[in-house]
Amino acid sequence: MAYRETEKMRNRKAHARKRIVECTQQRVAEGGFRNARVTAVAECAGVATGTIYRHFDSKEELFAEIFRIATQREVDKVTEALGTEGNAVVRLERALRQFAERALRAPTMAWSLIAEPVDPKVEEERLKFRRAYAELFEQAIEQGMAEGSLPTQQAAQSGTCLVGAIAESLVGPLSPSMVEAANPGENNDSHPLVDSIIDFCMQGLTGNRR
Amino acid sequence: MAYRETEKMRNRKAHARKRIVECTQQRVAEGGFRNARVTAVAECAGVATGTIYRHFDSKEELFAEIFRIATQREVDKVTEALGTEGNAVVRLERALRQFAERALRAPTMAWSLIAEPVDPKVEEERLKFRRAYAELFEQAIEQGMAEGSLPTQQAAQSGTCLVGAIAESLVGPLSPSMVEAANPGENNDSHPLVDSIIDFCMQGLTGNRR
DNA sequence: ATAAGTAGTGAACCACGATTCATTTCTTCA
DNA sequence: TGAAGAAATGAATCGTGGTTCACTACTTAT
Repeated sequence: MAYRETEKMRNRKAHARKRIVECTQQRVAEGGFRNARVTAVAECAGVATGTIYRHFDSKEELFAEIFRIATQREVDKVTEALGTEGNAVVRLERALRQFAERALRAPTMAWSLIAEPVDPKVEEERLKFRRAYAELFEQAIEQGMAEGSLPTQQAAQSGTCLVGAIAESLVGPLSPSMVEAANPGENNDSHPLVDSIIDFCMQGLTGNRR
Repeated sequence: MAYRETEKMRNRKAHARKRIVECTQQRVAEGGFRNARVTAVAECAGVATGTIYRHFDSKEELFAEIFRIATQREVDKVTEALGTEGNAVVRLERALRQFAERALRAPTMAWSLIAEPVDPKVEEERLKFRRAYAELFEQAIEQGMAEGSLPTQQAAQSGTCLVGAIAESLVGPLSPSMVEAANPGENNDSHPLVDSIIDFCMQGLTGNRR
């Protein structure tokens, strides 16, 4: 035997894989998954098309990985918001705001994660993604019920409803046509939209108008 | 001139068109839009593939029409529920229940309308469909505010949130994998799921726990 | 009956992008 | 240095299904 995989090679491969992942993310962020053709990703990453397939079994696998990564980022942010101090009610409010504002700040990526038509494997990841959110909310709601800051309710169901209410409210503003029409310089923070979504959600949870 | 379109011919064409529409609906109801290949529809309707194109410019147009028809049926049902007697609160509750229960009764069709990946033209119709629901709810909410049965709120935003909360809650149960796993004989009415969705929604609207 | 025109046909065509694989280039180690 | 194997290449291939269009069958009016 004359060749054995060495550290150098492992590094080089890992590096190439990383470049492929990054380029895919970039293209998705720019124009959604449909903008991330295998040939385009390869070119961007400076490798041949075939090379993609030395790192991923298929385009769907690659996309699923990108989806997981982007998703994890978002879920982490919400987890973080739910981990701040205060009672469950204020923490949930922070989390909902985090969710909505981050989406509006990176609308194309958010649209891809929430609403872009995708292949089955990726759709599976999307369902997991949404369930992950719903479960995070569910936990916080249960804490709220335990500490008495939230009335008795079906925590799982309420969590799902929160995800749906926000996602639905964002689908319009996030859709490519809307994004394209938006002035890129405009301030997307403290969007009045976000406040009224949150009003509905918090009332759904607490029963208290604010 | 020797040939002029006559009543008989117009009838025959209308009839063929209707058969095409019906077959498409049937196939969509059975397995979603991806189950309605042009060739399959043609065969089912007893015409040649090419004939489809004498009635519709493209598959997308055909699908968009099917989508519109199915959608109109649903919207009509909700409109009907909102038109019954009682104050806005009870009428909204009836409407939400109608929405959810009909979806659970025809899960594949509901999934196609709500969540199946579709082509852009059809996606456009879907956005209209969702907006139509949101607007119906919005109107009822405004009536509720006027008559004092609902507190002041952003009616449009609340309407959108209602649509999202229900749709999201249904996506899981409606997804093909779930539907396939469900016992076809089981009773989908008075689903406990529906009650807890409605609890959340009604509280979001009224602020009153029931 | 026949001319003029429309409806219907379906096999061939095409667009599109994912995937493959024979070939080339590079890496390792004796 | 060179033999053995791995990695990289990218043009060619393939699969899928929508769409076309030259042709046939039918309808109408004279």
